[in-house]
Amino acid sequence: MHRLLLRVFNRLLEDFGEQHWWPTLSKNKRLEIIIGAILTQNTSWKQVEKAIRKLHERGLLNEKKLREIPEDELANLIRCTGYYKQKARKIKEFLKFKEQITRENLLSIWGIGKETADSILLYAYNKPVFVVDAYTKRIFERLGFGKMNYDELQKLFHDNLPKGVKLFKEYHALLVELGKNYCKKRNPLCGKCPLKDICKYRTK
DNA sequence: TACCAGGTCCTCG
DNA sequence: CGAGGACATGGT
Repeated sequence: MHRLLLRVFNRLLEDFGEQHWWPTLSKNKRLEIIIGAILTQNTSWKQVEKAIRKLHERGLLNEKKLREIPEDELANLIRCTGYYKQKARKIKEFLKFKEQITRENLLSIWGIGKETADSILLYAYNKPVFVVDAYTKRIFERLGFGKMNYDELQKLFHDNLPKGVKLFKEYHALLVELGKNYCKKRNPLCGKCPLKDICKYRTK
């Protein structure tokens, strides 16, 4: 079992190479990652990039500026990411937060769920927490692990991998790459998939 | 046209 | 707890 997780990782790394995540453009990487983590909720990264670029151009990747801008103006700037009113509120809620950054505290913020909290911990604060997302769930279900919820899947990784920030970042990024381009929801490219000899799932 | 995208909250049983 | 709906724009 432990071996399988590493085998999947090594195979993906061989095929895709290092992913250099999380992509950012500003100096304030930490804030930018947090904003990105909120904006990408159920939304393609491409749209998030557009919105982040817009914020960056206006000097808004800055806590003070973000606090000053009215919520509805912020909402308009991030419209292309969908759920834009909710997301504007989520960003504002995060900015109000003054406690120590722990998983429990992050989860107490309105709009920050498990995946967003873990993304923030791993990518913005370099804490060794495995991020589970829709791709992870789909890929491992097809690999033959059955339907697993967030906590079960995260535990699987925590229990069976060496605990390391670098490994967790890279693994998650590689799963995203696989999920986007091969292990797609609709038309998975099983014939060309790097995991085809490991995976049970097949499409006609 | 319908479905999908690096989720989360709320309500109901 | 888990299921189901709401949130919403843009790409294919």
